[in-house]
Amino acid sequence: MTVRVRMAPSPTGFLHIGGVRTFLFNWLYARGHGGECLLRIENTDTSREAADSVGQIEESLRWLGIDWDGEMRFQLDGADRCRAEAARLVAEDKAYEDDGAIRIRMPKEGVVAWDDAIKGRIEFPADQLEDMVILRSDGRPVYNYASPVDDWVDGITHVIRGDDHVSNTPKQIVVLQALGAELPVYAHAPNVFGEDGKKLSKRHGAVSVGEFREAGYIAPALMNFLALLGWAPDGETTIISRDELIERFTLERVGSSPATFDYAKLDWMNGVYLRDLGRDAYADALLTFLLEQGSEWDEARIREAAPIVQEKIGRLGEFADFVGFLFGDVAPDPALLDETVLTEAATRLETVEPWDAATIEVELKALCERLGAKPKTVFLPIRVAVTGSRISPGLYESIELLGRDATLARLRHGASIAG
RNA sequence: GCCCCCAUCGACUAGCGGCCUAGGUCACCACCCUUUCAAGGUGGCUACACGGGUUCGAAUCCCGUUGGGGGCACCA
Repeated sequence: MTVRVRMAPSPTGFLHIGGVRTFLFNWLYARGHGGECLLRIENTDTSREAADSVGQIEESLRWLGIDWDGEMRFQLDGADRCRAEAARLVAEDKAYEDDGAIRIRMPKEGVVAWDDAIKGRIEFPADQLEDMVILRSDGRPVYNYASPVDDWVDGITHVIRGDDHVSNTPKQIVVLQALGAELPVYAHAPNVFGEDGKKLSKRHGAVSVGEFREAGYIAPALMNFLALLGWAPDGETTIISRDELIERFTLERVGSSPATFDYAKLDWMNGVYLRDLGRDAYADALLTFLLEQGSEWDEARIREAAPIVQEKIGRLGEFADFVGFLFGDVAPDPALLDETVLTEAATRLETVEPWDAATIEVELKALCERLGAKPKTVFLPIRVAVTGSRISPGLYESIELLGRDATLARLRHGASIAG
């Protein structure tokens, strides 16, 4: 039997990172089993539909590198089929009319149970289940009816979804049984929480894929991180490629307890991926990112600056903070400047040849000896005067890139405002 | 209130009865390297929620307690 799964977002807003994590599990499972992965928008409730959220969803998935097979579908497209099946259920007395709506008969005794691929066996006492409305009085199918019908029609073999659907499952199983459909394998992945143990939301930090992208996380790092949230191939692996993920992913190894989203670890991991990029690939990624941000900085200049920040930043969004001094004026804090040092530095750098980091280094170190001062006390004012900050890329490289004229100008201006 | 699920370091997790005086990674602390910040290196800090069983032996199995989460709609 060919594996077929589906990713089923609601078009109620931007793609939530927790939802993406379960989509990733679906996708990894399908790709690892030579199966198909469908994308179905659960738009049964049109009132909650947010403008262009479908476009957002597609865009976010594409960016992450999660693809789907066939055309995107919409739950509403199956409404006619839902109505036809409901009529059949009524005819078979498995459902009945109630105030214009159609309700399905739930079993009155025993249990509704299934073997969850992640959580193991789960049983619900049948007396907990009320006869559920499947068709509203206006004829629109309800989610807990439309979803299993679609799964059946689409030939879904594995329903991999969030924990919050566990209590929907018995209802959907009853629907499927009434329909005479074969049951899919259910797998419920635990939720993703914020640091306080509550469902991950805006107040914890970024939650939509778009926000992570805008902050300068790169897709492979985010995918790696997400996959490890609630799943682990073993006790050691932390950095794992997309291909290896596909190869090693199994539902059995998805944990059953909820996971907390650790932003600090994501930062670290993103840095690992960023540093691992080749020089050109890094510059390309940076450039693409900045362009998306609407940056108008010179492309060649960005490429030049890329290598000196690669070891320094963990998110592409930090680029501007680090090398903004190459693209615009700086406003150094006078209290951190030192007139003597800056004047002397300007004098020495005025005639240095050639203008490169190595030579500048030699010159500045010689300056320290001449002033009989520790490198620390000499380099700080220079760094602040030149870059406007006490934190920057390597000083010599920064000076080289800035160029002689601008460097001298900033050194001298710094000396004049030193306090 | 009723039903379901969950429970190992601050975080993600490894562990599926003896290999555990509980391992890895992030975070944190210290030191080293060092022009700042990072990166890198070395070392350190912390965990089996609690109480009963079962067993020669339990983080691992069973029961209970506590704590957390989810659900009980003509929402998805």
